[in-house]
Amino acid sequence: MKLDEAKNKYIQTWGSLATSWGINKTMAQVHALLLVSTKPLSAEEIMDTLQISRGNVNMNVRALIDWGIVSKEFVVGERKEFFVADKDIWELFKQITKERKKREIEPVLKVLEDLQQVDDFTEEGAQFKKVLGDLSTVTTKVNNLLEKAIKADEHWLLSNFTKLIKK
Amino acid sequence: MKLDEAKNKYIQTWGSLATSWGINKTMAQVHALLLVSTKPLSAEEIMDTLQISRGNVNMNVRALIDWGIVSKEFVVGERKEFFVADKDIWELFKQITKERKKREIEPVLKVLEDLQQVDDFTEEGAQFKKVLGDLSTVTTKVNNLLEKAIKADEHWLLSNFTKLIKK
DNA sequence: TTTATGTTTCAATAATTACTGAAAGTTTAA
DNA sequence: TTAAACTTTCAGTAATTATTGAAACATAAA
Repeated sequence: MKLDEAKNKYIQTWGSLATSWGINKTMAQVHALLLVSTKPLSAEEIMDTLQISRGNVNMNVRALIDWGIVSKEFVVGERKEFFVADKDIWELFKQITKERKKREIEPVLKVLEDLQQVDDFTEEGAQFKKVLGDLSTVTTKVNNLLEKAIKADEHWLLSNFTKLIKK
Repeated sequence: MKLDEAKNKYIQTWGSLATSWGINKTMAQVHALLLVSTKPLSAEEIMDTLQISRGNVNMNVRALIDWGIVSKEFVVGERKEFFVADKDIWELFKQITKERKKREIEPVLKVLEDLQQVDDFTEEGAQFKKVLGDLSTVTTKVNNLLEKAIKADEHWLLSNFTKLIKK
């Protein structure tokens, strides 16, 4: 397989996988493109490579910057903005985890907490509260675990976890 | 807050959160409804409660059964099928993890493996392979960790992990 | 059998989500 | 200032995804 072919396949596949993760396809493709690029790319180059509009590039690049996995870069003698993806995959993992935790876990905890307010003391009410409590317990644990992962250094996942897994 | 109001709020919220997880809104609502129900529900009862069509109920209930978090139940003297959600939240967590691992992690590993085949020995090729390798490493670790979580008993998450987190 | 009571499928349609492209906005240089 | 180079916004449109509802299918009772 040729390098360009492989890069292309990588970008396309990433995009289609992303949709099954609730992530915008184009956003994933832009990130993939920047990740395998050897140099910073301008909006124009992204437009041309992925065959998408200027507005689309702008919106998705901004989202990637919000996620903290892409940054702007200035090239001497150029007025345009250029973009680069952080090449440190561990950092990428941490940032994505952080974002998904914020979007997927934290709102759940907030809702579960609110719902505990129900003032019903029948058997049915007790059962409902039991379900809420159980959901809270597991969700909190997962949340703490992810928090730890985000704060941890690379060594933690690659070594401590491995030990735990092999135990 | 009244019990019915709380149950309703829970079902609605779950549905809207689900969409940000790439999960079908109705599927999440049906599951939420079954989870807080004190008795098995028929397709008809689900239709009425959530105001959705028969076809929609059928498709989403089937998806939930595929995910292994809902099961059919027969009620004596009734020809209809009834459905119940597994009330064990730890089991729910494991099943969802299993499903998401299959949908989100395993396809990534497969693609990364294929792409390693690229036969390019320039500096640029080396950089590409480095990125692929790094992605594989982190993804494999996460995959192993989830695999362990799925196989583990409740004690593992609630106790071992807590220790690790507090360390 | 036939009928009644269910369940499943799927083409048509609705709802949601993403994308385009042109206009408005911003910044730098002349 | 004004113009040129570039970025951002957003209403309109396209693409995708979810839902309906009616017909086909399945099963049990009469």
